[in-house]
Amino acid sequence: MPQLNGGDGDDLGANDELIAFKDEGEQEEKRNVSAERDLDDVKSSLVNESETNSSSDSEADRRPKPNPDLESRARRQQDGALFQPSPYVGYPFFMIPDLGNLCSPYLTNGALTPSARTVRQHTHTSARSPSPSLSPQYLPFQWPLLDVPGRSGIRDSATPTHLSNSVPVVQHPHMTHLHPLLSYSPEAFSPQRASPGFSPDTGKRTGMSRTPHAACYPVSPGGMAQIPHPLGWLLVSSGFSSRLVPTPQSSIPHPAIVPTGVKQEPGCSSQKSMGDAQQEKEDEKKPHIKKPLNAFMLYMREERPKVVAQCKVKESATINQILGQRWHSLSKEEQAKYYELARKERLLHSKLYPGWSARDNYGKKKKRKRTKSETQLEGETMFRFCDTVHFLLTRLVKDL
DNA sequence: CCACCTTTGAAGGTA
DNA sequence: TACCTTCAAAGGTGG
Repeated sequence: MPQLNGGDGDDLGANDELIAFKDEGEQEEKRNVSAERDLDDVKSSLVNESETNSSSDSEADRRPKPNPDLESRARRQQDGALFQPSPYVGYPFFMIPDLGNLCSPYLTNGALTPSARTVRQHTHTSARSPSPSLSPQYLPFQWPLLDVPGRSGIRDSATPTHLSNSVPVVQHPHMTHLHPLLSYSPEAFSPQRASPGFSPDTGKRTGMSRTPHAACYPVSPGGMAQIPHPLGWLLVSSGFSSRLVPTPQSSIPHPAIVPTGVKQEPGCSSQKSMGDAQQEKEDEKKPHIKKPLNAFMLYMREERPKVVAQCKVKESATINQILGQRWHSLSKEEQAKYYELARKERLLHSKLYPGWSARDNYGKKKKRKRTKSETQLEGETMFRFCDTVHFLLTRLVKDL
């Protein structure tokens, strides 16, 4: 995406937006004839971002309709009605497609009309996350998708700050003047979360202000960099001027760095030899450098508070489901904004930590991720279970 | 206390 | 090259 790359010559994530969109389009191509047009739209919109305003193809028309199922459930809950589980509760996305007509926020203001993207939205979502994602335990929210057009308006009204002189778009609510990278983890700014690598001798902060205006980053686990201005990251990410990386002087760790002691694989150390144990000790001394946030993660950080406020939901799993749908309902231009932010994140991250690899963080989380087959199996099991329950209930009702 | 849930995307690994 | 796995954030939940 030439415009978005801005010709800054970075070699990271080259055209990743294009790639991402292309993948999406390719998947869709298998399901929907209109996919070809979508893919073309995506490419043209990314290649020719500035022309979108003059496009005859209305943005609203091209937006996918949010999954209506969550809305319908929310409405049922709001109405105080008992939730009637579908026999296909595990696959509600494509089993109850028309409910969106009843309560789609797009229809209320005429901003959107049902389109082929509705089908795409459903198939996409259901394909990616089968039944377990919609277990009834995640019901308690209210009209999670109501604000999509309105939110879009809000977003549009708010200047895309990564392209402006105002505050960057993606920020932690409590860190309003920070580069997105600074917001990796708010806790990282607390003294408790300080990386041992920054003040190895005393563990003290060396008189460094904690104000974000002079936040310092370690260029590498051993060094520090400073971004003196809230928007300095823009300069850094675009050109990474060396004057913005002065002599190491402070102690505010990059939020992407957290103490490594927290995340260690418990079972691994016992199996390792002494040499490995020593190596592990050395590794523990190294700060844990987190992965840069991708576009969706940046979007989530920005939108999560809004969803929490609107839906009165705190469960992140539920919120993420909503945000996932909203993400798909975003226009390509809106998404491109986050892809661009993410690209800058990666660029800055790679310059701050040249030797860092995502592999460095592999195995540092304790959790055991379930395999796709396990998840799929569980989904199929849930499907059969729900089907069986429905069958039994039907028989029971008949018998009664 | 900590893995799990849930989302998308990036990146690494493997066949 | 395609596919799979892991990890980023977040906070409630349950073992």
